[in-house]
Formats: sequence, C-alpha cells, structure tokens
Amino acid sequence: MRASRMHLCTLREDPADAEIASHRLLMRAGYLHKSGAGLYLYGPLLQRVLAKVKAIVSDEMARAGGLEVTMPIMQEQGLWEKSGRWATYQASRTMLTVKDRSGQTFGLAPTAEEVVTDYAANVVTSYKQLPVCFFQQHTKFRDEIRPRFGLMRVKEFIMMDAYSFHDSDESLDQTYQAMRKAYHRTFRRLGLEAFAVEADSGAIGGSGSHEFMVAAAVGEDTILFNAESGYGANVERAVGRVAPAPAWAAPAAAVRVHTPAVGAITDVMGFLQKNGYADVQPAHGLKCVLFVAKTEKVEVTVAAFVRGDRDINEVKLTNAITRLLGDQGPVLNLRPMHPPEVVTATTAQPGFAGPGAGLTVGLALFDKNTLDADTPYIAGANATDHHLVGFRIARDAAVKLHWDDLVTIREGDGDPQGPGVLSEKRGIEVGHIFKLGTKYSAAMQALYLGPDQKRHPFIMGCYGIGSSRVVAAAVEQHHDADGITWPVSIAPYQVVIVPAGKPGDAAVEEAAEGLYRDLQAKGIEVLLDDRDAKPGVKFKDWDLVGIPYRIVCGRGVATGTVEVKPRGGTNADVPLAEAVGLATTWIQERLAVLHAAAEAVR
RNA sequence: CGGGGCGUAGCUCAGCUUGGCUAGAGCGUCUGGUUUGGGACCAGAAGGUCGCAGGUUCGAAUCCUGUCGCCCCGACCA
Repeated sequence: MRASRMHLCTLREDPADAEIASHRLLMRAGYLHKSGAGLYLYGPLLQRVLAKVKAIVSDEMARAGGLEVTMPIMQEQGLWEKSGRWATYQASRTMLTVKDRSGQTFGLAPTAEEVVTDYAANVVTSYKQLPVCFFQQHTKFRDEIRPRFGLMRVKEFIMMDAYSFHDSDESLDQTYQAMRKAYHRTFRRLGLEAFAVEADSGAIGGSGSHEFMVAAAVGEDTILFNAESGYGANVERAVGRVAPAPAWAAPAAAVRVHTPAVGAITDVMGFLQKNGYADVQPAHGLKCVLFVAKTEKVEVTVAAFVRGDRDINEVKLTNAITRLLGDQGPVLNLRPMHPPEVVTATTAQPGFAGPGAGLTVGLALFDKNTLDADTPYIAGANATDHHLVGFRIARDAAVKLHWDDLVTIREGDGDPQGPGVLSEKRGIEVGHIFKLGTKYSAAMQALYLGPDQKRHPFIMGCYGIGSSRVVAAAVEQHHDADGITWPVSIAPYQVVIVPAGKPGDAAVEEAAEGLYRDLQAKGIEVLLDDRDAKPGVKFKDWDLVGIPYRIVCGRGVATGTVEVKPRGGTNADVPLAEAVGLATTWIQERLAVLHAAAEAVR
C-alpha cells in the first residue's frame, strides 16, 4: 500500500476525552473514529488489526475442534423466555431491545446461549454426535451503563463466543481444558501476556469459570494472586485466610454503652478507647450492612455481617442469598438500603445496626471467615447512639443465623491453598470460560438421545474472547512515548519503506520502489511512504501507528546501503540487496517466537 | 440512575465573570514559493446556525429557562 493513497490521518494532540493509552493512541494514529458514546467506527488500519486478531482466534478455536458459524444478532424474546433469562436481562437492562413493524420485541445479542442451544436441539439428536462445539465472531450489543476508555468498554463490540455440548461432565471438562489451552495459545500468538484466574460466573450462570486477564494498571478488575502457588482469582470470587483479630478485654455480658454521634466503626472504636475500653480496634467491631435483594418473585431485606475492619463482597453476598432463597431466587438485584429503610429495619439512625433485639430483616448472614459465634464483639444496639460491648453472636443474636463466605479478600490475606500471602494487581478481562451444565438445555428442552434410549439435556460449556477489546488490551501492553508498538502478529502492516532523500532523487526513489516490489513479492505486508513530506514527519507518523519494521532509503543509497530498524530497536545499515532478506528474516523470527510460545502451552 | 463537569473551526483551546466593533489563536487543510534524516519557513486562502429551542434586551457565544449530547466518579461485563 502506498501511504499517499491510504488516508492516513494522525493527530498531533491527544483527543480531550481520551484518558488511557489505548484510547489516546488509537485515536491519535487514526485507527478509530468516535461515532457516539460507546460507538466507534473502525478505520482501515484498525480493520486490518482486527482481522488479524480474529483470524488467530478462529484458527485456535478450530484447532481445538470448534466449528465456526454465524448467528443472528436479533434474537426473539420467546427464546429468551424459554431459558428464563429475559427477566434477568430486562432487570439489569443490559440487553438492548428493538421492535419490528408487527410490534414483536427482539433483543440485540449480548450473548447467544439461547440461539445456539435452540440450534443444537435441532441438529444434534444423538449422543454419537457429541461432543460438539460451535463458535462465531460477531457483533454484540450491551447497553453499558457507562461506556468508557475507548474500545475497552463500549456498547457495540466484536466477541468470539463458543458453545460446547456434551453427554457427560468428563466430556465437558475435557473441552473446558482444551479451551483453556486454546486461549493461552491464542493470547501468546497475539503477543499478549495473559493469565487465567478463578471467576464468578455472573449472569451467565453455571458451576465453574475462569477469566483470562491481561495485566494492566488501567484494568477494571482486581486480581488476587500468589505467584508461588499459582493461585489467582478475581476479587469477586477470591477466597483466602484472614488473620484473626487480637484478643481484647471484653466484659462477660454484653454492656449497652452510650456512643453519642459515632456511627462509623473507626469513630466508635476511637470513642470506646477513650471511655474505658483501651484495647479495642476496628477488628473487634461487628460490621452490619443492610441490603434489599430482589428476585423475580420476591423482595427481601438482608443484614450482612463481617468483622469491623473488613468489607462485604456484594458478589459473594448475592450468591449466598440466592443459595438461601432456593426456588424463590435467583437474586437479580442487590442494593444497599436507603437511610429511611435502615431506620425502619433497626429502629435507629444508620450506623447503629446490629444482630441483637430490634433488628427486623428477612435474612441475616454472617461471614464465616472473619466472625466467630462465641467471640465478643462490639455491635450496634439498634438504638441511635448506642452500641453493645461484648456481644456474642451465638448467645446474643436475635436473628436466625446463616453463615457463609461474604468477605472481600485483599492484599496480605493468606493463600487459601498454601502457606503464602496474596498479592493484588489490576487486569483487563479479555476472555472468559464457563461450565454451564444443563441450565439452558434443561430450561429449553434441548435434548439428545443417549445410549440408554432416553432423552437427556445437553451438558454445556461456553467460552468468550473480546476480539475488539483484545486490540485495546494489546495497545495497553505495547506502547511507548512515541506511539504503539504492535506485536508483529497483529500489526496492520509489517514493514514501512521511507524514502528520505531530496525530492526528485531518482536513486532513492528507485531503491524504495524496488524494495516495495520485492517485499510484496515475498508476501510481506508493506507500506511505501511516497508522501511529499519531510522525513521527520514520516518517522513520527509510523512510530505512532506502530509499524514493527522500517526501512529508510536515504543518504546511504548513494553508497548502496539502506537502514533497517525494528520499532523501538536500533538501526542496521545493510546493502540495498540484503534489506529485503533481513526484514523478512526478522519478521519470520518474531512470528516464530510467538508460535513457539504458543506451542509451549501445556 | 445518583453526584460533578463540559458543549465555540477537522483537532486542542481562548473569549463568557462585568452583554456591544468583522468571534480569535495554535495545529491540521488548500494555493504559490523556499526547504528536505525526527512533527520546517514565508506569503496567501478556505473553514463557524458559538449544541438546539425559547426568553430577557436596542443588542446575546456571553444573562435566564428548557432540552439534547458528551466527559468524569459510583452499581454491569468480553
């Protein structure tokens, strides 16, 4: 491609609304055009990058046995009602809906379990056809509450989604592991450093799941990990060992203490320290957070308790409530109580809630990691400006006790699997794999005939990679002060030739044209910067765009040499005749490194 | 949806507080010339319903009301 014909539109300044590197650089280099909030036009350069990402993703999915299909983006409401998810997605309002001319309502694909399950039910009839895995790479819509960070979180995006069907848990597990391996291979070929962590399965549902994360300071997820044991989990899911609180001089029986105008735990402890309980700390508090949980059928008030120095994990709490509610569930929405609701539930102003007399809630849950039934705590007295000192849950609580895992694990907590300690880092979620079980197939009556001559619901798995998000994550991981430094496997072009002689220098022009022809003949994706611009402008542009290799035909041409330079690396002066060979070799070597990394996945 | 902020040229922004002359700058674009190894220089040009709609006023980018859009902080997810 000749640069004069490719409509390169780089910006010298950062767009005002771009905060993170990928957004900033993709906009500045002309990859992206913002069409609306969370809506982007992918320019010609981005199209090439995306095509390469998609090709690698598809290749690895096919290698793992997947069959590529294309599913409709408009999905009938009826299908979603069969699975029972219409209500969930309407409640969270993540699904965009449209009406056709006859008034029928459709959802715009946020995912495709229903569509693919319906397909499998029709085309897979016998256990002899199992397992099977269908996948696609297609546009998805999610009515994001707040699109942000350029390509990172948008309303319309491209996702690879795969769905597998099985007749046994063992078969599902085999495919799950194959997908896990395929994902690792995919990310290595893409040049991305990604790692898998345990995750909550969220709205998709199911038993097990792992997320694939790209480490990045701007990542929206928090990961807890221990490099030594290999444990890693999203904070939503992470478990760990919390150090016990130190003992303190608690009264034998609970004492009601006047604690004027101090509701926050640290304030309460500060007050008590000055008023007769010198050794109390926040860890001696019994923190009570009040929520309202909604399911399709019921609305229930909930009190959640955790040790005073720790926080409630709302994802864990949601799951715990769902378990308690049984067939009244699942919980579709969980929100903290508004102050007037707190007053109703505790007969006190917010800040003085506790599990003793006076608390009126549907459910009371206690964190089993940080709380003990027979240890003394300082609890709210359900009376404004009063606390109970020396409160013991087993003895003094006036509510039915439910114990579960509710605490948010944080840096410094113990590794659940070994002696080590957990660390924390931020990550961008680029992929997710789930074991779904029979959630969809049972609900939708998607059945196959087994060797026992009976009909069984498919056991399912589902797997996603955010193809367009991967592009943003790649830029986050590969950029410097001058611009993007694409891995060669996904760069829009592999080489750019920059003629840098005086205009009309026939020798320079001839050398550049010759290299251009020869590289094209070798199948290299090559650009020729034939624009009438100063060399400095060209260098800046290609550094920003991120072309991995640059060949400069300049003053050396007179003596028969050109310069070959990797992006961010050092120049090599080589004879004109060797430039094509050297660039080709370097490109192939770098691709080989990525392939070797993929082959090393076990 | 709650809280904060912003809408002026393709991009980045001044001007608004305290209403008043032809609405400005830099970058980018176009023309001509000089330049040509890390975002050149000179001369000239094009480009604006000041987000939109009302209102106040002799007069509104500026003040008021409404509305739409966008950005940032919190709850969703690839």
